[in-house]
This record gives sequence, structure tokens and C-alpha cells, in this order.
Amino acid sequence: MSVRTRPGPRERLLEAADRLIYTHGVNVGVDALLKSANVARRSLYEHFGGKDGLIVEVLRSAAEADAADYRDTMDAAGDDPRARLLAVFDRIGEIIARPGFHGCRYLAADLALTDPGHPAHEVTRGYRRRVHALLERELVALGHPRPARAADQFLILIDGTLAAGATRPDGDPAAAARELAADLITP
Amino acid sequence: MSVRTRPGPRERLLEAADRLIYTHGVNVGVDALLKSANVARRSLYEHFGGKDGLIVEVLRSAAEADAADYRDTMDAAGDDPRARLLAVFDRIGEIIARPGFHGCRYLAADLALTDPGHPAHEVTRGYRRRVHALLERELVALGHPRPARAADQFLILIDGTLAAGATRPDGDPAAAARELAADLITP
DNA sequence: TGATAGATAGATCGATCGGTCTACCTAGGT
DNA sequence: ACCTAGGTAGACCGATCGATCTATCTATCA
Repeated sequence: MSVRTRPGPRERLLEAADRLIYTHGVNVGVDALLKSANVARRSLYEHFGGKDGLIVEVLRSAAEADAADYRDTMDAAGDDPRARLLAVFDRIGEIIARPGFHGCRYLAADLALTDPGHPAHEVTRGYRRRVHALLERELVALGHPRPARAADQFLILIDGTLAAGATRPDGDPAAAARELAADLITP
Repeated sequence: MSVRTRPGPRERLLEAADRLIYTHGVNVGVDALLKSANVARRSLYEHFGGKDGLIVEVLRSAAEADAADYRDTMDAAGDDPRARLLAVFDRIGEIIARPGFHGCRYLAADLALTDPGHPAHEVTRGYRRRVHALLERELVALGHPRPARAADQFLILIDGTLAAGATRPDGDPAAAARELAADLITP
């Protein structure tokens, strides 16, 4: 009643797995996930069917949040498509600087799950398509002659920036990539 | 005598591990490595001290070969620093198109080995420094005003290209990145 | 020829893996 | 008051993990 309802085992598992899978990789043990979430073993298999199902659901909800973050970032930058696009790299700079950052979770999942048939790949592919569409929309508004190709190039810059942030913490990869992006949208 | 001397267990293990670790990730089992190399269990621990030692040595020798590949690629492009730098992306395009390609092995290792103290990270860091130095050397020869920063940007483009090649096989990320690189070295 | 170093094969170790199962408990609805 | 659905706790399963060990074989060299 007066006590706030404790999140159910499904929510607790998603939250704990989101954190543990990012920090320890998808090969983190089921026991560690259950212990961190304070959830019974059985609940995992009831709600997600197994570890793979949990991984997929974690990626799906993270993708939802990250896509919303892209939208919010661009909306906060105003109406100018150019400013909206460049704001993405400022945001990525913040993300890289966050304690505990060590790379793009979607790329990490794709590289770690070497079975090309793993359902997680569909989730990451869908996420990239969404980001590509967000970028392309701005590039169209900007009147870019080849918006689809330019969105490809933006994604290359984003992936490269996240990789650089994970492996070469010195320097400011987001600012370096922002320069390249500015060239890309400055005729 | 007339038979070519069979490579020793160390060489066979390195070759098999290089292949299996790239295709199945660093979490591939020791048994699979031994079986693929036709090597006794004991030999692994004699030569490499353990699985981690083998991983480190595999990355080290791969880094040696890849650094040589960068040099050869640039040398084959002639003397013009601009041509030498852009040739890198043509080469990466070939690598991405190779059957079985699924991303940069060094980034995959860094993302999979979540322990920041794992000795493999030093190897990958050293490799990136070598590539950075190779690029910066050309940028200096080109008279680029900020060669170190430009080399950072080249590495971002390279990492992004490899990531795109691994996750979005459609399109031609190497060509897209080459365009950005050309802008970067065309005042 | 005999000694030695290095390789092979494989048993074995404790730990952990993902997954299934039983037993108990508790909150909500009738 | 009772039933039921969903949760917890934890034993248990076979498989696999990385690593250590013994025992045997083989090539090379003194």
C-alpha cells in the first residue's frame, strides 16, 4: 500500500541483465544474472524462455531507449537539420565520457554472438536501420544530394567514434568525428 | 627427408587458434583448439602457459601480419602520400568482401575480454599505435597541418568501416569511407 | 646404444555452464 | 476460507570449461 510496488522479476531481470551484459559481455553466467536481480531461476525461463531470450529482450529495450535518446538529442538542438545532425556527436562525446563506457553494446553483441542465426542480430540490425532512417531524414531536410549514402557515412563515423572511445580513451574522438561530419554536410 | 617438415605444435596451434578465435570468438574452448591443431593438451601449456597466453600470441602475430599488410598496400600505391592513404580503404574494401569476414579481430577481442587488465589489450593498443604512426607519417609527408589529429580521424574511419562491413554487408562502406578520407586530405 | 627433450594421448580435477525439476510460500480473487 | 497463479529457493542434470597430471612414444644427439 504505502510501500512502492517492487518491480516484478521480469523488470528486475531486464535491468540487471542490461547492466551485467554490458559490463561483462553476453557470456556472463545465468547464476550471476539471477543473483544480481534477486530473481528465482525459474522466473527467467518463465518470462524469457532462456538466456538467449533474455539477451534479445535486453537489446530490444536498450535499442528503444537509445533511439529515443537520438531523437531527444536532435530535438534539443532545434530545427536546423545541420545543428541536429552535429548534435549527435556532442551527445556521443558525453556517452563516451561516462564512467564505465567501453564501446557500443550492439556491436559488442554482434561480434560476441558468432552464430549468424542468433536472433539478437535481427534486433541490432533493426536498431541500425532506425538510426539510419533518423539521420537520412535530416539529410533530406538539409537537401543533401545523396542522403542515403550520407547516412551510411554518418553511421560509419558513429561506429568509428564509439570504437575509438572504447579503445583509445585519450583524445576526443567525438570532436574529431564531428569535424568530419561537418565537412560531410557542408558543400 | 623428402617430406616437408611438418610445422611444430606451436605453429599449428597459432594457425588453428588464429582461425578459430576469429570465427568463434575468444571464448572458443581449449578442446576445440587442440583438436583443430592436432596438438596435445600439454603442448599448449608448455608453449603458451595457458589459453590467455595463446590468445595474446595469436593477436601479436596477427598484428604483425596486418601492419605489414598496411605497409605493402601503401607501398604498392606508389610514392604520392595521398594515393598511399586512399589505397588503405581500397584494401579494406577487399578485406570486407572476403568470405568469412565479420569484423575487426582486435576490436572483437577488446570488447569480448571485459577484464581491462587482460594482457591482450596491450597488444591491440600497440597495434593501433603502429597503424596510427603509419598514417601520421603519410599525413606529415602530405603537409597536413594537423597530422596527428588527422590520423585519429583516419582510425575512426577505419574502425567504422570495419564495423559497417561486419554489420551491414549491403552497401560499400569502404568506398563511403574513402570519400570522407579524400575530403580529409583535400584542402 | 643409450640418454634426453619434446611431443602425444588421455584420465582426471574442481568449477561453472545453461536448463530442468521439486517443494514451499504468498498474494489476489471468489 | 479456499483455490490458484506466480514467485522463491535450491537441489540436480549432463555438458563443458581451463588446467594438471601420468604414461607412452619418438626423434635427435652425444
